[in-house]
Amino acid sequence: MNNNSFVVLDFETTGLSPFDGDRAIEIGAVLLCDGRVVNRFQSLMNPGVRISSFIQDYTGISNAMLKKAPPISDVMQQFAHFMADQHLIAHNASFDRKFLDAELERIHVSRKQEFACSMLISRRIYPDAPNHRLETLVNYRSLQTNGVFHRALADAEMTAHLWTDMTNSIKSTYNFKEIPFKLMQRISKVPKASISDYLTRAAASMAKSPACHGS
DNA sequence: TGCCAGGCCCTCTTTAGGGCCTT
Repeated sequence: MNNNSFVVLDFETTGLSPFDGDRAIEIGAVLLCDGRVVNRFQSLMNPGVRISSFIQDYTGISNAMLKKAPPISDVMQQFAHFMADQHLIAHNASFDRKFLDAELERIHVSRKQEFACSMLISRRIYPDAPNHRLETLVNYRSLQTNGVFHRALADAEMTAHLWTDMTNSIKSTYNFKEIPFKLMQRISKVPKASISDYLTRAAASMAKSPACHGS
């Protein structure tokens, strides 16, 4: 596993909970290596049920589009190969994690790698943002966008840009040479009021023994 | 548009309630 490569993913779904019968209808993902997007994965998926008008309006994905799409199981098999053993990142990762695990379980594949959440980190790194929705953060940080929101690949790509922007901000503010994935995971759990002290101490610790902090 | 769920996080908290974020 490359310490500086991650798969950033996003699902569009029929609703908010796979435990309530909701299914994935689109997956988008990018492979982020050393801050650059080097590969992409995107597919609609046919959930076998009609989606609501709310979801059609929210995503721009229609029942006609999904009728022609491949089965979810076929797409998830392909995605399992794409994500391989890379660390995973998503915006509000608890949402995408539960859909990923639910759809993987249906094809008898178990996820082994860990998730990090760009939303939890952004609340700590950009506390002055108007809010921490992906679209707001993209505008707040003037990140690259094609203006498309609520489509899986576009949102995954913007989440990747946000991730790179946050790591660069942390590096420049606290004088880190590198930001290991596990440190980003820890940041998402540090109390907001303590984040500055935590990163100051972490940077000092890494400067002394950079090899001791893992990936 | 808001509801549905669930995790996170804040506060007028912890024997709780409500907002944020995802679709």
